[in-house]
Amino acid sequence: MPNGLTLWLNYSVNMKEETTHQSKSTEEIIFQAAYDEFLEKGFEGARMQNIANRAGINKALLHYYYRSKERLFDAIVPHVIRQLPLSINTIIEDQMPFEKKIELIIELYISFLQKNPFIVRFVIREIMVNPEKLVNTFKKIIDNNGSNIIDKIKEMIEKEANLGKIKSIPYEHLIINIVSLCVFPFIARPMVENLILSRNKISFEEFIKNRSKVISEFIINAIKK
Amino acid sequence: MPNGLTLWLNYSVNMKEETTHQSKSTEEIIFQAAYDEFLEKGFEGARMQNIANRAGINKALLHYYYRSKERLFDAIVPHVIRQLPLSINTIIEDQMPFEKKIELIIELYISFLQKNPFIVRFVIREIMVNPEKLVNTFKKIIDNNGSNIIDKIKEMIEKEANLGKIKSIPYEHLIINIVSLCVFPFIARPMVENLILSRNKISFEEFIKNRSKVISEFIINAIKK
DNA sequence: GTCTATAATGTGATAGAC
DNA sequence: GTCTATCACATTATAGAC
Repeated sequence: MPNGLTLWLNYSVNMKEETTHQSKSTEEIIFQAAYDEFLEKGFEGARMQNIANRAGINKALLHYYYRSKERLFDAIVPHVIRQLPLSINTIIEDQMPFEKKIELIIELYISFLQKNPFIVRFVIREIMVNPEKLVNTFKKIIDNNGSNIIDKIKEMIEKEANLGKIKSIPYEHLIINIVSLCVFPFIARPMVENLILSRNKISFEEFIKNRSKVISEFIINAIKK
Repeated sequence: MPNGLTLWLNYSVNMKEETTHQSKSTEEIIFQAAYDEFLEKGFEGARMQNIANRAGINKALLHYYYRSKERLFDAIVPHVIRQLPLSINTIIEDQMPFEKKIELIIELYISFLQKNPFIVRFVIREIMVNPEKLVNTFKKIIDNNGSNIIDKIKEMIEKEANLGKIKSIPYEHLIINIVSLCVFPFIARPMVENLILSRNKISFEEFIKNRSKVISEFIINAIKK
């Protein structure tokens, strides 16, 4: 089902710089190795030795470039957060029906989560262990996008409610509902797979293939008048 | 709003044994200390020294009773999982309208999450690091309750759909939707608080006070014909 | 800049006296 | 059963040669 979303996904998801044919600097190699290790294992689980191995160098060089594990981690975090599809302004500001916007946003999220399962796991894990660091990074990134995206969504919802087209629901609940429905199955994937889907021999992939549509309809039905 | 649910909550949530006036055995003291430490910090973050301190004994005794950190952890896990309100049979089998059942289940979950924020954090964190251990424990507990609770819910949903009272929605999606909407805000609490609620100066407590009702209505509207 | 070697500390686990 | 002392190992971080 290819539509205008495809462009979006390519734009939002593949933000990693093109690999040029120039050889990367040592610092960049370390950064990428650390990125991979931290994303997979989190701060606690990551090992400086593993990062050195991934980068094909020795531990001492990590400290030469980044001083400490924590500073290396701090250098990584914003780049992880920026991978998230937070810039949905284009969808929101576009001229399409409210329902279509909801649908596209959900497709975008589900598609992203499918392609980048580690990123959300990372965010959730770290937010449970050390909230301040993550929250501050989030704030900076959200606010730096010019006008705050949450405000945009709020506007969109309240405008539609004022037109009498949807039931009045506190916008903060609606936003959180949308995110919950998209994100939670990926966080709790082992339980979803083994406790619920397994009894019908549905694979997680199949489940997700339908999920985007199911959630869209679920939400639209929940709020439409 | 006190109703029949109150009994339920007291029954399901307060499962810890009564503290008798007999002094606990060393093994029990260790168990409780380990329970607290693991619940708060997870397996990786927990420290045998901290457990010993909490118990007011020394590390060697931990190993005398439980051999290793992992065995101690394994002893704890089922007790943590059993705290979860999985036995909702009474609600499901009761003679009340479908909508009322949904409402009560959600009230039960939200109320539990409010009182036991650490338990779900623990489950989610551990499931992301070492799924097998948690999933197996879940399976045992779910199946041991006699007839499987998931089957009961499936029956309930499909019966209502066959009566033409609700839209047809795959039961696995509906179950996961309900759990997502209840659980996710507690997992992502720091983000909910600092990125969304803060701009309206709503406290998390206020947000949760309304949440039970908001979700119930949201779900009922989403599926009713 | 990059390496080897090693320090400094934390942590799970055990030995052995009482 | 309970304690002190200690081992064995992993891990972050640094010193110093090249």
